[in-house]
Amino acid sequence: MLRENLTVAIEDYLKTIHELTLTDGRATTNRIAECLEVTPASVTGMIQRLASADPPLVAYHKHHGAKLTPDGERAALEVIRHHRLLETFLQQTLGYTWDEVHAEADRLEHVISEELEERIAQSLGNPTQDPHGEPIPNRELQLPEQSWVRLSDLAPGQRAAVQRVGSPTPELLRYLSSIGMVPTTGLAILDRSEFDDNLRIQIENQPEPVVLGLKVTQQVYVEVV
Amino acid sequence: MLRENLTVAIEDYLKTIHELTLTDGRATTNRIAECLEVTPASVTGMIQRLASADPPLVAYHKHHGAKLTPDGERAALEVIRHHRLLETFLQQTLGYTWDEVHAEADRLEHVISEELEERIAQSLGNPTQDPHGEPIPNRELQLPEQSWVRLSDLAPGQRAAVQRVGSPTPELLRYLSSIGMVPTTGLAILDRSEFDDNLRIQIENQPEPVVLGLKVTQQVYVEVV
DNA sequence: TGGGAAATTTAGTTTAGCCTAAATTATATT
DNA sequence: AATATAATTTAGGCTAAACTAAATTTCCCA
Repeated sequence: MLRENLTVAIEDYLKTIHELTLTDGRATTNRIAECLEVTPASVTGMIQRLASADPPLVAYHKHHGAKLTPDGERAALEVIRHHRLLETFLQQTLGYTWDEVHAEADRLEHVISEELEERIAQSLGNPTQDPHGEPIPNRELQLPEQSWVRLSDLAPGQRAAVQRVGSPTPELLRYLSSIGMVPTTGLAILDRSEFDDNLRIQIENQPEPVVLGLKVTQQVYVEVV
Repeated sequence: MLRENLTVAIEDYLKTIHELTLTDGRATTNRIAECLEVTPASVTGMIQRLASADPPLVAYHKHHGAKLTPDGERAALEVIRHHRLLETFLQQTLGYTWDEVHAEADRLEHVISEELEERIAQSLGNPTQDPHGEPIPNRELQLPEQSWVRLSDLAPGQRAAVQRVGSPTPELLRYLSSIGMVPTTGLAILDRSEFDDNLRIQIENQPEPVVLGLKVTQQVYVEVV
């Protein structure tokens, strides 16, 4: 879509900052370092480079984390579009399962051309969701309307249907598969406990709701009914 | 197939050394530098690293170029398998044409997993030739029998059918398309001139053979009839 | 066989991106 | 408000992989 020059490392930083801004509200040095598995000192160095690049890709004030500039945002969305199209393609066309696509897409996303991006999108009929239920930015890098809501944004007691679970935690995955439920196809009723952040799941055709002993993380998305 | 650790740069060097050894008989510093578009000095530096790696990937004697060790050969063939499978996949599955696949494959070849390699191979029915007619090493990295012959290996006057042209020169490509012939589908009779190395092509349904004003290079392959 | 051109290597720099250790700034607790 | 702890930045260094310029080796030919 736009001009390049960006290294793999830089694209990873931009993607991470974008992601953290969405989920945590801000992208701090330490969180970025965690996500990328580098030291905080390395993050500081890179953020400074990105902020003094031409054009700047992040806005930066010492000790207060990073925000993407419009240019940085565009670059991030480009990588995210690559990633999610690739995940979808690997699943639909090459028979990957749901949980195998991520690592592969994480490497491919940096090297595919706009030409390949477009051919993949076409061959899939320009999908708007990837296999995890995450939205795929369109050709103009706009995110589609999203019916998903962050679990942590639900009011306690509010109910929601889990038709798909975006980026589920390993614990949730393990549990769902232990009851024979594949997250992309299963259906359950959730509510957020009023007393704590544990997940409470009502399985269809089962009498009792199940309380999962795991924290509600901001990475879990559900569809409100 | 085997262990990794190899950088993109190293894989490119190994691939180039393999290629040059096949076509030129040897891989000299300057030829490698040309192919990779780096300076000869950089090549010397890298060859020395590859030779003193553990295990060594090339055998190196100062001022006498590089030869791949069995380890280096294996690594090169792995990359070549990736490259040629990807070219085939891009053409068959995503509708790329013949001449668009190379650059894309050149970047993807370094990042696909063995898993993806295998899925692509399976989905294509384990092909043994890529869209250029080049052989694809099998899972065990053995090259299949090859019916292609280097044009420069033909005896003067010997005739051959061009069903495909492997790695054609830009001049040949331009000519072939100017007469409406797509190399993968067209058919012509070639013979090597007795007086020089120019290409002589007899087109079906045309009375006179055409003599192309271009050198026979070692990159042009034809199928002997 | 000696000498010049071409090929190759050495030496010394550069840039990207990471690291550790130490210093600094922000936040939280009492 | 004082200070302990957590978060962040600075300083200095390392490796991979490129570069330029200079030195060296090989090769070929008169």
